[in-house]
Amino acid sequence: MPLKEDKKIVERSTRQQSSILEALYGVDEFKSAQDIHALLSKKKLKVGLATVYRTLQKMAEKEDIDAIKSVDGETLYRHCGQNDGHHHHLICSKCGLTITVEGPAIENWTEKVAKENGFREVSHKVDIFGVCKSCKKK
Amino acid sequence: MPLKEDKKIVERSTRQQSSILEALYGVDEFKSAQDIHALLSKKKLKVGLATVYRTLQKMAEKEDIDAIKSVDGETLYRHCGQNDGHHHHLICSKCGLTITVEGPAIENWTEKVAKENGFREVSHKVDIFGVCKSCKKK
DNA sequence: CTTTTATTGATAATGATTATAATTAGCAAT
DNA sequence: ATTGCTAATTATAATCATTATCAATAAAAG
Repeated sequence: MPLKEDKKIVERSTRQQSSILEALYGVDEFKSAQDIHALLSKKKLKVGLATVYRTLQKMAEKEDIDAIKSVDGETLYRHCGQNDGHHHHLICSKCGLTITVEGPAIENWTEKVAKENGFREVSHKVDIFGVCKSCKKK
Repeated sequence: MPLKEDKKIVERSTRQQSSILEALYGVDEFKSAQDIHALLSKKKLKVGLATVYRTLQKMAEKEDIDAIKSVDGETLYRHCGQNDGHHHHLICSKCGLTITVEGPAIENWTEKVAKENGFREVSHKVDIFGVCKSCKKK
């Protein structure tokens, strides 16, 4: 009896999903669903806007990609090179440059604070916004 | 010639602003602009929705109140008992219970990570979501 | 009281996201 | 290759929070 398969993002694979995946993996920045949709349109790849939203959402749920909320409320997605574990981002608010960082210190701290206060099932997301070196020069 | 005054949130004080302030200070949870507006309406205090948005925004800018974004994209506000400095929140995603915590460890870590990567003008916001003790029992 | 102009508020506009409902298309079985 | 089941897609309308508009109102100063 084979081990139970990982739950798949989707039950059926489609060209649309491939296109979206590919588009997202082609850039190293956080992009919104609208961005990806525009990007695909430019390439003459017709994919419905709703499909882009749905696909990105599902992938984020599955943690195959990272999701953050921009200051103006948009949800942005990005493929994470290292899909091996929990990590955080250092994001340049000028140019969007993103550096992935790990922080055992944070993990321990949040864990401790949560426990001290009787919280369970805690989740946290630490994304640091700032201005990167090259943007500062300008 | 007198010293330049601190920039005030507002140039003129109005009953609307007082009402909004009071309403927010009357609860110990994060509330949206819409929530506050509804709350005021219930008390027969007529304040325009736009005014609630504007006022809360300005107060948040001034850091007289805290602002976070809920998972579903709403901006939520809360008065912070301690207005003396930077702090974070432990928020129950079931009941909204909020505990204010400080984290020197976090401050140091973000500072260090940012510096290592040449980032300046960094800002971070660490809000931990989880389920509080009493909600867990249910 | 009168003037000046910050502030308000009703409402339209915006913009991201979600729901709807009809159509299309995986894919397993025939 | 064809069929059937139903996931997936798509165009479009609907939502919902938030912002812009701009005339009306009311602080604060003179």
